[in-house]
Amino acid sequence: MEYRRSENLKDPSLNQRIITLIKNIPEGKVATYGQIATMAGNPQATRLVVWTLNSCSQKEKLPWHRVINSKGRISLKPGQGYELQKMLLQKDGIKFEEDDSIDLEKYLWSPSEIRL
DNA sequence: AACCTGACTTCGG
DNA sequence: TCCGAAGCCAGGT
Repeated sequence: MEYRRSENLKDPSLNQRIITLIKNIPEGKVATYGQIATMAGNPQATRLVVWTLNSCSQKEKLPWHRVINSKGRISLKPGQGYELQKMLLQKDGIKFEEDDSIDLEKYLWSPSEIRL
């Protein structure tokens, strides 16, 4: 499936779009880095998503915990924020499998009505 | 101005 | 199937 953006928009920087998208992740849903990058218009900017989360999650007040990797697992290491993220996700109503992974089929965000 | 980095993803051996 | 290596982007140094 393709995520296209309307052409008469201004051209905010890619990371600005990334920020906007992350802000739009609804409670109870998660998105993968690659998905965010794709929606922002550049499927190959996953590293940028990482950078964006690191640099803007706090000041932009992003729901950063809703962003996970493609395997449906938290990318942070224990003691580095892993536990916090897991807690926040559970607070959102997301359940973890026995191996601590998240069922993407069930929780992956489907941005059907998002317009940038 | 060149080089490094980051919570990833994908491809090849 | 599993692990290593390369690739991608923009801001920071």
